[in-house]
Amino acid sequence: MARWDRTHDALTRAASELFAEQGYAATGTAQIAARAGVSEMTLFRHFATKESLLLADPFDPLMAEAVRSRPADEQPMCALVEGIRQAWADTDPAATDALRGRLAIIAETPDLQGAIERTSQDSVAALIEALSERGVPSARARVAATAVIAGLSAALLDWARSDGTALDDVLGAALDVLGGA
Amino acid sequence: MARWDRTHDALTRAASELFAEQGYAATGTAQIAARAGVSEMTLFRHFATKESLLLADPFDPLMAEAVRSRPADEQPMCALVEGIRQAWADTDPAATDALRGRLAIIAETPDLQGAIERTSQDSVAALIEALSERGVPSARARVAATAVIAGLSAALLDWARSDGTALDDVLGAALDVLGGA
DNA sequence: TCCTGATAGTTAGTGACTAACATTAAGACC
DNA sequence: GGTCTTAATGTTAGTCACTAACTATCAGGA
Repeated sequence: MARWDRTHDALTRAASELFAEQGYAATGTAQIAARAGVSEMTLFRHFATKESLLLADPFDPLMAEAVRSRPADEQPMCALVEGIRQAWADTDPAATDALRGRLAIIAETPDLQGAIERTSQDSVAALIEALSERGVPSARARVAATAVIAGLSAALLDWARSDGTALDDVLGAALDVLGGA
Repeated sequence: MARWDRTHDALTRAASELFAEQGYAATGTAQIAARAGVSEMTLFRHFATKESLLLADPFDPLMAEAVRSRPADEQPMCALVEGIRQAWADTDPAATDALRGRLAIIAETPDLQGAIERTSQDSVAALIEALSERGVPSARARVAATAVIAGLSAALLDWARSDGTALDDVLGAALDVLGGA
């Protein structure tokens, strides 16, 4: 592992720890850099914003892939919903714990309202691209992809706030609603 | 008009002018306050953020009202879409010019990505409330309302970027897509 | 006219983020 | 192993949105 990756990881770890210990707002970028054993400047060379220390767009190519493989006669919202549904089914459930932790921080931090949408722009773009290949005009594709991602984000935040609900159930219900049920 | 309202208007006017003249990012809050003939502190007493100088949540009660009056057997997304469609039809087309100007500024300012969603939380809450009264569980209501507002925001931004397209057409198409067409 | 609360000013600060430039350390090549 | 290049980091000094605590002033009713 090269130097860049080592500092990158050190920063990510330091940030997660501090956010969990004292909350997002109460944690300063200087403090994060200090715990990572690095200058604040270096922190901002690795992460454009404090936000991005918490949220990296996973940019799941599986979602766009699944959307592409939906039957050609499905309408945009339906193709998105069903594609995402099946992409998520193929995802391993190990990562959900870490996800939940980060979402909980977002849920309780007013500054981070809309943070998921902001960092999901790559995913949105990928979904738009996938819809475009199905012949959906770009304006419509953008509306559908933006709406679905926003709806899913809301569902994820609800899940992080709730206790004990299964992620699959929450996502399933959200996708049902978005699909018109 | 009381003193508060006079200052408030002066600030709004100063901000619009400066944003239009030099762009959002290039305009400082101190500059806005100066043009309004007021201290910077006063600006922040009237507007919580620089953003809110540009975007006030119109919080249209008509939308929620129209959603409430949809047939009881309609699914959440459908009730929202059709309710909003008819609420918008009742809106006078005079305000669209000003709207377009503000949206254009948002569209060309990276800092303002997600600004509409952020300032539409009152509208989202009103829509959730309206859906709840129809018996929709709050988690589902939140997903649907968030998605629809996000989709509409995307459509509005597209409209502001485009030239000459009619707002009605853009919104109609967006609502069609969101409704599953 | 005076008094009281609403409104505004002042000062000093915090914290995220940037620019410009100097410095060190890592990996390739001889 | 030593040298060389460049990726990576450090340092310093700033900008700008926004806040806190406190003081001053204005408007409008008694």
